Amino acid sequence: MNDKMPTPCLGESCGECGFRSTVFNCLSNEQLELLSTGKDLLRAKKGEVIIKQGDKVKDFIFLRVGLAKLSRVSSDGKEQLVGIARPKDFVGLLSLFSSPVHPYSIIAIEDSEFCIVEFELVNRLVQESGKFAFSLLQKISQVSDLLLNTKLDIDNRQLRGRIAFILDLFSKEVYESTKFNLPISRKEIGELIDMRVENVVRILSEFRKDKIISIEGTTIDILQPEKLEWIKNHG
Amino acid sequence: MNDKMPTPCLGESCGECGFRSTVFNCLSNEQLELLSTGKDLLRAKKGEVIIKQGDKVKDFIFLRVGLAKLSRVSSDGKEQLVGIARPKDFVGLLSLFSSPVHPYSIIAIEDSEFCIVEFELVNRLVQESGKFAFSLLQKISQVSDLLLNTKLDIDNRQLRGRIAFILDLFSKEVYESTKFNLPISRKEIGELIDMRVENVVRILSEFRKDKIISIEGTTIDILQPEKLEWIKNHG
DNA sequence: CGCGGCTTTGATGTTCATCAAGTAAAGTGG
DNA sequence: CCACTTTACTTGATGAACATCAAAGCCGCG
Repeated sequence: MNDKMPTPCLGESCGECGFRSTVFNCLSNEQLELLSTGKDLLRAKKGEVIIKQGDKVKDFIFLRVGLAKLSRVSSDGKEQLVGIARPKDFVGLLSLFSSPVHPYSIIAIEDSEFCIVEFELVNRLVQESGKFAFSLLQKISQVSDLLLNTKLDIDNRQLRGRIAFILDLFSKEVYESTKFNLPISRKEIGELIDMRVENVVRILSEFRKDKIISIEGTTIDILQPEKLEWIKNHG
Repeated sequence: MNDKMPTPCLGESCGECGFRSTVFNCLSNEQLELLSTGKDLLRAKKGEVIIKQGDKVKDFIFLRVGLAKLSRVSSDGKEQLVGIARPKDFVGLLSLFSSPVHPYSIIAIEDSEFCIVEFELVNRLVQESGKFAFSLLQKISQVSDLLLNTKLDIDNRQLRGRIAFILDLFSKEVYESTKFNLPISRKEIGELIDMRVENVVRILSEFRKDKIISIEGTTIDILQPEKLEWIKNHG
């Protein structure tokens, strides 16, 4: 169950990387060569901090494999999850062009691999290639759009709906399976969808009692997806 | 009090526009000329709908003068304000590169002026000028960052804190004065900071009774900014 | 072993949404 | 211009949803 994808890209040039398609497929061979030499691969174990909130923005960070959380400490000192980053997400993207420091921490919540490219290099490629600039504009918009819309969607649900929402998200968007290991703690779920741990637990138990899901350790199995969907939308 | 700024730009070329500085100052004269002929000026009265949620994205929209709200109808049919756009904001920016349709409606909440440029033209300028692409990346990041962070900030406050937050925002960020006309209804405030009208009213009244603000019609006067600030942060 | 962090359940209290009802303001049609 | 409707605003009362408090079990780790 846990046979993680191997890392085919380590010594590779970016031209050969399977993830090239996302944004970089419009670059010339020459430009790709530049990327290859300028990039850095970072392997992170679950729990490792890649970026700390407040760190200077120096690099372009791309999640190749794994899963990461974006989190911040709010002005009143509470931990708050901004979102979950999936493979092919540009985790540091939001702040890259707008802020000198990272507004969020980036923390691996599964064993992960990040591609790291100097900001200066990316900037140079933007200057050189209009097509690349356009791809980047698209990607940056998509990422921030998704984050904002998810937040808005969560906002107008109450607790049961939020839990259903997040389970549905992990099931469909992240793991593409009705059965998966929850990569984050109950506390973190609470931080992500803005509720207290106790209520996360309570509602998960409730769903278990109602046979909508089963829970074994960190493994969630969604037994009645339709019912969960219903709760997500009307609960 | 209501002598709105006149519209100096109507027949102007974009090169002479006072707002040129924001993103367009890196364009060549030739490119600016292109902008000038391709742009359109739209005057809107308070309440007019500029873009309806679901409209096809065809244009680049820039708020020159006035104030606008971004709103959407959530999946469960409730009205939800995504944010308030101020002059120099690129109100349709988020969706411009990421979605074929506008995810939010754009509605003037004061008499406003919008500059409208065909998307194709903007795209062409991105291809042509790396510097322009870079400016655009910066601006797009700033706008979405601001929207998301504001949402996050509001999320972890309770009602009193939210009202204080929004009053503070209008006072400092929009009108730069402790006295101003609320451009939106109580209902809309509720939609913006996610609470019921009744409670918006109740808490405003409470603030009035506590002499923190005074209310005359739509005019708000913040009498004790420090106290409001305190409530915003700890209330 | 024992400590700290995560989880779970129950009991209690607060915050907020909802319901109800009434006033004021603003538009509509005769 | 006035009755009429509609929309925004306002206050109070009630109950539901949720946070908080308390206590105990679990597990990994030094």
